[in-house]
Amino acid sequence: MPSPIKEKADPRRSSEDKRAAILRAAIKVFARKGYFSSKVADVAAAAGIADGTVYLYFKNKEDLLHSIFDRAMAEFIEEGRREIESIASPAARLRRIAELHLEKLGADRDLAVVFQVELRGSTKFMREFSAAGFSEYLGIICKTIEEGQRAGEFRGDIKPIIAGKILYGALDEMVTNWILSKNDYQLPPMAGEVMKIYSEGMTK
Amino acid sequence: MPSPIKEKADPRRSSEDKRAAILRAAIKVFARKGYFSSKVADVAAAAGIADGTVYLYFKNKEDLLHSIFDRAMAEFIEEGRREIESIASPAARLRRIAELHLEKLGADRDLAVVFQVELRGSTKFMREFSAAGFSEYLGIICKTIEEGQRAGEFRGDIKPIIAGKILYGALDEMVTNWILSKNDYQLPPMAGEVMKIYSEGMTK
Amino acid sequence: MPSPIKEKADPRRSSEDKRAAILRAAIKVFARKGYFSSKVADVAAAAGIADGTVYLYFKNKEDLLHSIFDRAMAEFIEEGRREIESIASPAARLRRIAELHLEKLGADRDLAVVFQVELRGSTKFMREFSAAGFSEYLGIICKTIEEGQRAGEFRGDIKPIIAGKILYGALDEMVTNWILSKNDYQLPPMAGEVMKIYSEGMTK
Amino acid sequence: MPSPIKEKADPRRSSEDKRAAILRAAIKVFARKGYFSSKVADVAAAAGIADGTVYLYFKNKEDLLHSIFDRAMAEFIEEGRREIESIASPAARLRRIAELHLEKLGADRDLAVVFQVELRGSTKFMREFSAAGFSEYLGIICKTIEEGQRAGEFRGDIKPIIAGKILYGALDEMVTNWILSKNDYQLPPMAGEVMKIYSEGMTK
DNA sequence: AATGAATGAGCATTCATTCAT
DNA sequence: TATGAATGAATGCTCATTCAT
Repeated sequence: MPSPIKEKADPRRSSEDKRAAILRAAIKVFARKGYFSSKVADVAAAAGIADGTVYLYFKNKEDLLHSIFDRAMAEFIEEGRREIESIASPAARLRRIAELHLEKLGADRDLAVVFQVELRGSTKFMREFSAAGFSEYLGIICKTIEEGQRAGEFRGDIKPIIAGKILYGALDEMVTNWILSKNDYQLPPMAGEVMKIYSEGMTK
Repeated sequence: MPSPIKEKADPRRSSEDKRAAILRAAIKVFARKGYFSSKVADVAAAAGIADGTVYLYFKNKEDLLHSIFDRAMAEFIEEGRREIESIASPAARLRRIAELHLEKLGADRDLAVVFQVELRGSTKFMREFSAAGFSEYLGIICKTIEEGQRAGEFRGDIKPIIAGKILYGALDEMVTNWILSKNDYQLPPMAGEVMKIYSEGMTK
Repeated sequence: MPSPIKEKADPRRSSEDKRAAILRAAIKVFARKGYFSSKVADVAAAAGIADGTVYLYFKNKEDLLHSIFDRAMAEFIEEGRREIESIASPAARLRRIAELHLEKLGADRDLAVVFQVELRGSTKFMREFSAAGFSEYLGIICKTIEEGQRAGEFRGDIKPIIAGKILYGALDEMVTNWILSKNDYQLPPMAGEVMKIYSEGMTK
Repeated sequence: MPSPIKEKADPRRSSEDKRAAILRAAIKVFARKGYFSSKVADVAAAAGIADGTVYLYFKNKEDLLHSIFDRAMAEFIEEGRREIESIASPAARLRRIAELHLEKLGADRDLAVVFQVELRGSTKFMREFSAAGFSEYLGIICKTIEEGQRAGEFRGDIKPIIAGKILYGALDEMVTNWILSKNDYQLPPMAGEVMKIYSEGMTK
């Protein structure tokens, strides 16, 4: 049994902690000032470290943005898979995905801003993100739709890839509207609203 | 018969022409290099004018982006209203809006890139756009949905504003996917795909 | 006959003037603070222009150093050739080259410092300079020695390329010692001292 | 019989070894990347130690360069004096000095690069080096020339200090050319070539 | 003695904008 | 109107050096 006294002695723990702290600071700063307007010095200050220290944990400013996406997406996908595997019905699984999507981003407004706004500021990013975790996420949605079609829960005259994009697009718009909205309402409940139309459109 | 020699004599026409030319150049440049990576000098070069001349027609670089949006949005909305007013059924009107949305952006890839990517690079822009033409566009969609509900064509248990966002989000996602896609397919036909699900979900 | 009233209208003249002024400023600054310690801003300030203006005339800081060398070397070689062609005897020509070498650098201490010190701070520069004007200069010396050998003025048992390097090395050392020396003496007379030994060694 | 186990026990020996190892690493790194482009971390890595350890043996980066010069110069001068004292004729002594100069640097290309290129990158260094070992070295050459003049081996109408610089300059140029040359030839034989001219010029 | 994580000063370069012509 | 030379503010990143362990 490892001695808790040596807590600081585990370099991995400490290093990961600092990395995470910088990332949290970056999310906050990027969300408030925008990626291009944010200075690396702002992020460092928000994280309570020296400017140069950022570069011990991240290759450059762009790497910060990438890492925010990678980390959040990986977490989200892992969490999503875990939640979903225990749900039998594809239709119910899809509904749960929608809920998780809005719960996750609804729980962290800064992260949502980075996802909805900052990550879309360039085709370069967009392309890379499409290629990366995003397409994996869309893949999970599509697979669920296919299963629903095979199970007879969803109509079979619709291409899963298109149905998937439609759901994603609808949810995405909900999030974007939420972060731009002045009056603050709860985001997660919107999942039900979306599914009210979507599942009806998919069933018949 | 108007003398072609005097063509330049109409200052307004000439001025508007040059303004439009600069805007076209800006759309091209922004779409290819991204707004932040584009230099005002690039736009000037693409328009075949001197750098300083840009400032005779636009307040600054940001004004170029704004003007691209304003102009395209105004055109789109005007065109949309004209097309729609002759269509009796709200359901058919909504379908026509979806078609127009994808036709318009599908016809000008550069403009689509600016709309889907460059205009979203900052919360500042996003907020302003929401406040501007975008909410007017969403308003048209919502109004049509409301009319459809009153006419009994659409189910009444759904809030028009949410149904509107869902449609917009789905269409928006179609456009984004299209511009990021390597294989070039036709965008307008996707309107049918979207409506196949959406109208079913709205009807019942 | 061009009107002198439009003096400023000749952009080439004006542009070349400013380029030369920046180069002069760079020589001064580099000589006093050293190339690596000099800031581009220092050069700009010394030239009485804004920092950014330097980049309208030179690619970057390194280009300043290159240009100093290129320009001075081209001037020197051209001047040298002109002076030499009217001298019949190869031995006298060689003597004149030695004199010119020390006259040129002895007339501009800052330029001499840049040549003797700053230009040698990296193998990269050294290699490039060797490949460039420097080898042309050495070529002129060697050719003169060869002609002297053919004319029977110089002994024939010595490789011209080596004899050339020896002369160049001796002169170069005179210049280096001169710029490092605190007590200021005249550099040009050293040419005679060098030739007193060198020509004796070459003759016999 | 000294126990090899206790080898590390002699702190002076061990300490000097490490100092020497760092210096060797610095010579290699500086020669390949140039002094200004080399990082202290590069030197530490080449020496197989931690970055901070360099500062236990040297004051700072500049001290590394200084120490390379001091150490090599001291070695060279000591070795030179020893070799020379047993040679009777000043002319032969001078010849031996020239040979040693090229043998020493010709045996360690990296050291030669540092001496010919990196040590000359700033007037500050140059001045300090002049004041230090370099002038001592030149002093030995001059003294030998004086002795040659008194012995009637060398002509008396030449200032020893100038004759010394000429010889040094010629040898120096040989070394510089050698390190910049792509085709690798032997440097020491060039001593003979130099002396073929020089001694003839000095004798008469 | 040795480590290496953290520091933070320092700087070349870009580019939106201006304005004299 | 149009030009384009000149401006100068603004910033990401490096790396020599320190110091707690």
